[in-house]
Amino acid sequence: MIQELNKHYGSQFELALIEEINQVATFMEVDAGEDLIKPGQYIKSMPLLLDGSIKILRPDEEGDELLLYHLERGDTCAMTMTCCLGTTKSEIHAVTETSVKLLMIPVGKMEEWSRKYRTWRNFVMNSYHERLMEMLESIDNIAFNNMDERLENYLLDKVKILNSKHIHITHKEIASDLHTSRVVISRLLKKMENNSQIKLHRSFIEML
Amino acid sequence: MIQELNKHYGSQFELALIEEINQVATFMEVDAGEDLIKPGQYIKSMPLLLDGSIKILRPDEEGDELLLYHLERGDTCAMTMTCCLGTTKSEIHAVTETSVKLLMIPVGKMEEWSRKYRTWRNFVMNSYHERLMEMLESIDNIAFNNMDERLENYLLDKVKILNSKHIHITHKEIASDLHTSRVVISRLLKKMENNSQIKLHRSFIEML
DNA sequence: TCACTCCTGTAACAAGGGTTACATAAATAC
DNA sequence: GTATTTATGTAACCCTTGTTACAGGAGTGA
Repeated sequence: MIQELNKHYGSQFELALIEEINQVATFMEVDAGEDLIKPGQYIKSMPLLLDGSIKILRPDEEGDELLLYHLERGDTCAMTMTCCLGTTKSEIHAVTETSVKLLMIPVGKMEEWSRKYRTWRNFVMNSYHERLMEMLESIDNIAFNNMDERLENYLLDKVKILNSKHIHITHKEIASDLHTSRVVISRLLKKMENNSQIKLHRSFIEML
Repeated sequence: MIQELNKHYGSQFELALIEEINQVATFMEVDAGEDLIKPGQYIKSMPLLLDGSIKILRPDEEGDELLLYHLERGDTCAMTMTCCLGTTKSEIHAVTETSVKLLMIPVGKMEEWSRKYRTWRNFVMNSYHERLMEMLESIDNIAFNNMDERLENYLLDKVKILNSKHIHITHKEIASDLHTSRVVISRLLKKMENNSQIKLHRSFIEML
């Protein structure tokens, strides 16, 4: 575990902090497609992502969802951070996009480390900043772009996260992430195929 | 100034911190409708809002904007906080909605106080949390609501901020904040008037 | 093999909202 | 007072997106 820690956080955390994390953190490995946090749930510990990707979704009143952004290695969940400090319910839904490795930090350490370690303070601040920036990007996408552009961005994002041009996903799943209907996605994907941007297969899309 | 400080922050900051703020902060009074932060601008100090209201806008590529949320007394600008620490350009546009009173804190103090004062750390954390929540609300509004609901929420927000049912604003200004066209807003406002929700006048709207 | 479910393609239609155009009235400038 | 600018009202039109419906193909299980 300490190797993983050093690999992903060694450059930003001092040794003493790495040691402390190593002592109190719990290591977890989770398969792709699992719920990490459900909306309305109380949160007891803070995740540090070592490997893999997590998608953060915002539910609406009808139970549908909208993809906000992805967490990747070295990230943490900003929502969780304050939910830990206060005792607020989670406003979001976190699902593993790939299989992930993560460390769970007990809530109590958050404040203690903030006092002791400058690097921890910076890490927390940076996480918040990055998440705010990702929310902004998300807003840009929703507010300023049409569905075809949103779909394109979505697919490019997938390529980056999965590190592959072969995306195994159904039209229905895409529609759910983009908070629209399956028919709309099928329509736009077909248009992209006609433009030779992608090639469609059953349950998977090949980016060209 | 120390009275204002105690009034708005006395309950959450310890005396020593209030004293320090009093020593280094610059007091400012700004009229309504003034730019506080322009997109792309570098930020040198962090604002603490004592009185009034500030609106935070997100620009698109064409120079149009979208209203994200409002800051009110006791708030600070989360975007600014990290822009201060790093040397990032501002991603947003801040405009005074009413006349405001605020304190400007030199960047250097941020980290120092984070080390020394538990209440400051909490304040900074809370600010980030509140801003994230406001961004979420904003996303809900854009992604899940139609323009008529967005308009209604917008007007209700105005009533709260201005503390008055008389809103002095043109349809064009509303359209700009909601990132749509004037005609759309006029159309929806007329519908609201027909539903006896509002009464329309030249350059001002009366909420019923 | 047969039945059933899931995924995709497509047509037809409706609704929301963005655009253009023009008219009128109030405010402002001269 | 007259000209000009600004704010609003409204109609007509189009595009994007959402909805409903149905068909055919691919996979799955009995």
